[in-house]
Amino acid sequence: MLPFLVPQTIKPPSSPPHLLASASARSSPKLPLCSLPSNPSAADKNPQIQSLSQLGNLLQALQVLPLEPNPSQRTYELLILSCTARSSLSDAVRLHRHLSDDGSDQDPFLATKLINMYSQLGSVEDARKVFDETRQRTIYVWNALFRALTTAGEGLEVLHLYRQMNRTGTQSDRFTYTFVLKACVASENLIELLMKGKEIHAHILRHGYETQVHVMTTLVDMYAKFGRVAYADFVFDEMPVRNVVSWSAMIACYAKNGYPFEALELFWEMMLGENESFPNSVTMVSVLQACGALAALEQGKLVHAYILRKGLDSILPVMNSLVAMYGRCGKLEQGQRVFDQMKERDVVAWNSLISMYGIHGFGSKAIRVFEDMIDSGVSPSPISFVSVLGACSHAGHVEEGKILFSSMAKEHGIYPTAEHYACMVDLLGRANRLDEAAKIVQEMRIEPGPLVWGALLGSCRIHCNVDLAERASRRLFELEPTNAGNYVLLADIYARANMWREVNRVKKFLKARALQKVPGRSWIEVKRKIHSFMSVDEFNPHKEQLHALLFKLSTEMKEKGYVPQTNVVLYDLAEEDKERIVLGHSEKLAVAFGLINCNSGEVIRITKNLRLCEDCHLFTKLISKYAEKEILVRDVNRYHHFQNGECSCGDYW
DNA sequence: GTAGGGTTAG
Repeated sequence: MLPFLVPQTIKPPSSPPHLLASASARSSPKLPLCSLPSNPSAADKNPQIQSLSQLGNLLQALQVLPLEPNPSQRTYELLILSCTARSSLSDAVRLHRHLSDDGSDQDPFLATKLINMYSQLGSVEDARKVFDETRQRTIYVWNALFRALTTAGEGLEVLHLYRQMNRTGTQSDRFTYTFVLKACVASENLIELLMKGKEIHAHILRHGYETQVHVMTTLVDMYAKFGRVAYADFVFDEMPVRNVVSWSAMIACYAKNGYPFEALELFWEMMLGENESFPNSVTMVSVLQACGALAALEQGKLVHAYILRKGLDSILPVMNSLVAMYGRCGKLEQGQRVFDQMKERDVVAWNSLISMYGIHGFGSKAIRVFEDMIDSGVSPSPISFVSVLGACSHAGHVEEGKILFSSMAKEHGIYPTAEHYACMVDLLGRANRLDEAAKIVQEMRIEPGPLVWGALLGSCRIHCNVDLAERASRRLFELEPTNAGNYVLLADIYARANMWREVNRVKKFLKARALQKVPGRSWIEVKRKIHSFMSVDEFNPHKEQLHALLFKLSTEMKEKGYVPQTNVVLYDLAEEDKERIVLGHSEKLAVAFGLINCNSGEVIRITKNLRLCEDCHLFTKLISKYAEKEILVRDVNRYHHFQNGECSCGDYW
């Protein structure tokens, strides 16, 4: 029996006995130490395993007994692996002492193993000590340290040491490049590290590594994490060899950086183009994300069918993304159905469901799901609270939100982060309890960041509180001097208060710094095709037709009492010009396109990249009544379900 | 002897 080598927590092995019985010590797999106990008969017969048993006992006795006289490299290697498998740092330290005593710690092979061991046991300091004490630093030793430091989030140190390594004349290999590229991402100071990453990119090309698919994929991913989609795109295009991981990295890059349309395009190219890579579960997660971002329900359904056909429906992250996709496409029943069919549900699955109900304004339902989650024995995560507090905010459930917020630390041991405080500020601010919201900011246990001040400024906009808005924006501008959205928000508040001099001052400031607000964009899926609209889009082939229809609708609705909400326009123009501007908003163009192209009875689904403006909201409500159409619009915050002249948000958004 | 892509929110 090997009680020492095999902790109870390690699950029984699935590896066949022949793997364990490998004759060559060097080629034996990593598993055997964990795999031994389930097959005692094999262990009895196998000399290798018998010696493992002795080693186990030996290690157990390390404190009092000496090791065998001259432990071999293989003996030490197995002992190191055993410490890692048992997660015992104290044994690891004792073992390390033995290696130091007989000089084996100077063996670069064992030094590498020691570094890996300490890294996996969570002690990067000890890993570093091993490295510092190793005189013969082979590329394996360097790579092990780079990996350990990157895992511990010490990317800057990796880059510092990488420079040192280059000076000593040690050549990087393909593993080094993947580690140092990852180190660029695993640090804080963004722009400098991007420069460093580009420099390493140049080294890679200079040394002829562009055919190494691991290296190039890591490069794609590094640019993706920096949000440099064009660079990622370029590297991917130039790759001579691609596999499923490279395709997935590029699709994820698009999906995560606001290019969901391109993500879907690449997915179809992967499916239908001439290449030998086929999507797997990881690919599908990003593809579902892209469908959700576009509210592309028909595409999403196709993807769902593919998942079923390929048998990927038992994979938890895939199912979680599927729930989220249906939620974001406005198909609550479908989302709930997928969730109900799941055999196992983790906290992410529950969070997806909570946020699905939350963004649709079903606050009470979201709270109930949150409670069901706890009843089922799943502990909430910080994201669970972001979702459920967001749900309270959208539905105006202030008291429930306050109770949940105070339960975070008390009942669940989760301390509020900036995200949670921002949710509370939003919840109170929206409900016109600005004093309470401001008090939360004042009494926060952490420094209020841009998220929190932004939430406060947003609330000031809803309730037109100029004084508080000026205070919040002052801090916000200090923290995010180049975020044009914040300045636009303040200008909007001034405009609502008819303070045009101040509006112009903010606009001049923006112009002087060449800051531009993100242009409004809307998307609509019609017959599995996605169409995109911008308010200023000279090249849209449907422009004339859509404008004509909108003008006609607007005129008719005015006769029925529609008054255009022109106060959303930040220019001090004649009323007529303001009306023309609001009538050209991207979301109205998408509605008009949907009216022309969707069959009767079909729901119009639109997504927008910004918050819905008051005029588009009112206009769409009226259209839903006069055209007898159900219209779903998801803006950056939540869903609006327009039907028969009403919106599911109850004009509270 | 070591390596690359993914889930929920904002």
